[in-house]
Amino acid sequence: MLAEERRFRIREILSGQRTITASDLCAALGVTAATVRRDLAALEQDGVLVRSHGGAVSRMSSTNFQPSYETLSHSHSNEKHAIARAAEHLVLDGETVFLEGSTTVFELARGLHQRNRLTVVTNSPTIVCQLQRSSGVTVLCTGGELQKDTFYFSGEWAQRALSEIRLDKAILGVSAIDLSYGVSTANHAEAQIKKMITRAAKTRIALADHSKFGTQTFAYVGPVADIDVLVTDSGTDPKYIKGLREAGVEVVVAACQETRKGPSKRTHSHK
Amino acid sequence: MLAEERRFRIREILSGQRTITASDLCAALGVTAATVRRDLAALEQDGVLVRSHGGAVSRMSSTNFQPSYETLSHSHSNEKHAIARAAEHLVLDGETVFLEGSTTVFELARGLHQRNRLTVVTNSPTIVCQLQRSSGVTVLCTGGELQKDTFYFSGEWAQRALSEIRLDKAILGVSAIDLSYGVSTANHAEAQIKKMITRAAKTRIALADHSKFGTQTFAYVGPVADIDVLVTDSGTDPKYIKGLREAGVEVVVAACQETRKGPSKRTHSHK
DNA sequence: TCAAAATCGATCATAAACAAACAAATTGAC
DNA sequence: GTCAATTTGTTTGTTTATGATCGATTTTGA
Repeated sequence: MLAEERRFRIREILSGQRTITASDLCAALGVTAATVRRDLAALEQDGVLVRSHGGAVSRMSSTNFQPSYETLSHSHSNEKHAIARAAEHLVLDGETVFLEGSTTVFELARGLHQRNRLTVVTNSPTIVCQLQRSSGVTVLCTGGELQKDTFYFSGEWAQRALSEIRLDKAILGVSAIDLSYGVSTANHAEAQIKKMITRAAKTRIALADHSKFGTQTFAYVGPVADIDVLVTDSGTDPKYIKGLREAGVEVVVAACQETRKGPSKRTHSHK
Repeated sequence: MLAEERRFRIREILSGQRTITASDLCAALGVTAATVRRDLAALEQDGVLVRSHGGAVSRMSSTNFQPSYETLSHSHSNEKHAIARAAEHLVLDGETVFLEGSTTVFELARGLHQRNRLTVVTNSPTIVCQLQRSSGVTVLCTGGELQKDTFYFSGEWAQRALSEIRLDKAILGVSAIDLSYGVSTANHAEAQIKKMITRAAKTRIALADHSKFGTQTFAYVGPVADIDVLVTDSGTDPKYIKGLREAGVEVVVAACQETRKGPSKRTHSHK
């Protein structure tokens, strides 16, 4: 195998997963650790990745472009993983779905990598980057002006794009949900986009971990009855689930199987 | 077998697979390694491929969905760095500029991080992610359908967005430039977008490293006279620079300060 | 904190691939 | 036919890529 080809492979691997260990690369590429180290050094010089003891972290991967304020590493990451995995099954091959930018939906997007004949529309550059290497997924982006606080597109271009499409399913992250007040969000532009997505989709799927329940924020989006399916984690108070079901919402409770036992199971995050 | 036919066979092989080893070519063509090397050198000169120790990597954007060598690799990264740095000075605070997705332009975008009162419009999700943390830069994205080979947006949404704006400057990557044929690109959709950007901008700035000169590809974009400023590296044949200037193009030659002198090229980056 | 294990950087040896110079074969013009 | 130009193969020394080795450094777990 050519050296260039080998480095291509490393890039490919890194575009799928954010980090890679040197020993894994040895096995995957069939070369010794010395060669892997040389490759990683070269790729680091090219700005593709950042080396760290035992492996490397991608710099090009979309994971890197994630919003910093709500890094998914800490806040309810297990719950979000579980929710994303459960919601993933609601997306079927051949469908056209909207993915709205939020950390949970981003988790979900990662799981759609291998799909076939799937069309994804999104207003999140992060999700576009996440799916840009997936050959079986057609990716459309609304465009618009990038909101610096939420990292997704809104504005006239986004709204007009949304006004021109009809979707099988829309998957929305929810930042606040209350049985009586309904769904709300902190940002006015975001609320407007959410409303338009809601109108454009046949089936509306909302993702909300347990911490979002019983809260209200500034900008009103719509009543809970607008939601067709809500996916949440097992930590949600049953009274909310009951209330939602009474309002006609199908509620999916994702089992949070992976209990965090070791305080630091994650290896290469030494910084 | 004629030399021309042999080289055509190499092109054929490379359109099917991304890489080829020199020894495989020896066997396939029934010639010695010296001849194969000569062929590869000629084809590299023509911009068809990039040689690598033991073989070569295709530079053509392949027919299948796989991204081309150019989009993934940082080949000629020194030259591209120099070009990006030089072009950066052409962008002034307060302006509205279009950044078209290409590896060189991506380098440039990285340098705009600290700017103030700058408005950037782009059709590249990578550039959006690159600038999404820059508080002084307003980012707009055309949206559209993501092209899986080039990683940027095209299609109706992108075209309509471009038809509605006027820009101070447009910065475009050039994949092939020839004095008589003009600028061309491998992808039809891309050519269309480039044409629209050209129309929307008051000043058109093209970035092209030396390997792009004297080449032609499938889709025609426009004559060289459409370019206002062209930034290239010092490896470009002076005859091209002269020809461009005669056509009324302002040519900026970026000094590639980091000369690869010692035997330690990219390996042994002992800091 | 210490000690064991893993990983790293540097160096060297080797084999493969390289460039360059030269020789042989081929081609085309006269 | 001869001669020059081109192309291809061969030879030669040089460069490059890779794997092995050896301390040095870092991580990990107690």
